[in-house]
Amino acid sequence: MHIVLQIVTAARALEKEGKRIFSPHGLTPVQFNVLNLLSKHPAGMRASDLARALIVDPSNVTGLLKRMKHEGLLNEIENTADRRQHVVTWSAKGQAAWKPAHRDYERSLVALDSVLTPVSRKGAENALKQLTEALILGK
Amino acid sequence: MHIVLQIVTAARALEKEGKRIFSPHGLTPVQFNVLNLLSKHPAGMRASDLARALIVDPSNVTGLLKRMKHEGLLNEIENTADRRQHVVTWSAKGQAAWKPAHRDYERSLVALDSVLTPVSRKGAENALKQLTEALILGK
DNA sequence: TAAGATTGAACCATCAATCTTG
DNA sequence: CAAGATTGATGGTTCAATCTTA
Repeated sequence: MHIVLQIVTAARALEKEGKRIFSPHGLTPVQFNVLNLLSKHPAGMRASDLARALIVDPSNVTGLLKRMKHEGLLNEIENTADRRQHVVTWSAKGQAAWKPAHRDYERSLVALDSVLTPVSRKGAENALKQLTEALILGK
Repeated sequence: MHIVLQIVTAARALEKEGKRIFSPHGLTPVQFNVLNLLSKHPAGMRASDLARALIVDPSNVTGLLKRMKHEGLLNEIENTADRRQHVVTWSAKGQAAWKPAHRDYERSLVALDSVLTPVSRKGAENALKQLTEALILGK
């Protein structure tokens, strides 16, 4: 199997693993990523900040935040300085969901790491870096 | 960056590259995969065959094939033996779309291969295999 | 009953067009 | 006009429930 297909296959398996880990905590993988980002930005983030960090289209963020606010995972901050900007922070419920999810996530990363030999991991890091840079530069 | 995130990032970049390559041919990446499979199965494939090969839920295939038939990319085969089974083949239009798409796809694989050193590729192959097997066995 | 496929609801993602605010 | 965000259309994905045929 070509390495490109191997990467896509592995990513799909990782995506499923993410769903498996996060769903007991009432989160999707993307929603966990949002909370994870907000855990590092207590003052809040704008929708455009999140779109850039998640590498997704800004139009995507609108619905994502709407659902998460509806679930009570996020709080919206009043922004009197520039009323175009929509700033969100995580709520108490969002923090409560994130904590055990993050614990399981870290645990899973360690477990996955343990199946790799140091040599293969180093090679993979180099190869993935080379490929990703080639794809971005080719754009 | 953790290798798991590197894989997901690389896969997303590859997905975008796939869209870029296939959209001029009027195809999405998944639609190309369907035609690619049908190119190896001239007698046709059942919806459940495709779901298994694409590693996708059967319910997904219904809409996918419906859109492709509507586009004229596929033909439906009458199956008198077992009327539950829905067998499709590629149409002339499907073949015409696949040929240049496949040429561009192969060209892209060669280009991506060329940015990898043999050592890093070998390491990546091993690492991805180790990870994917661990994820599947863990299920 | 079981196999094969479909439907409906929910989520994620993109793009083009639009709206609001600066 | 430009920046930030939203809306609507389209497509991919999953899951649970259902339908049809064997």
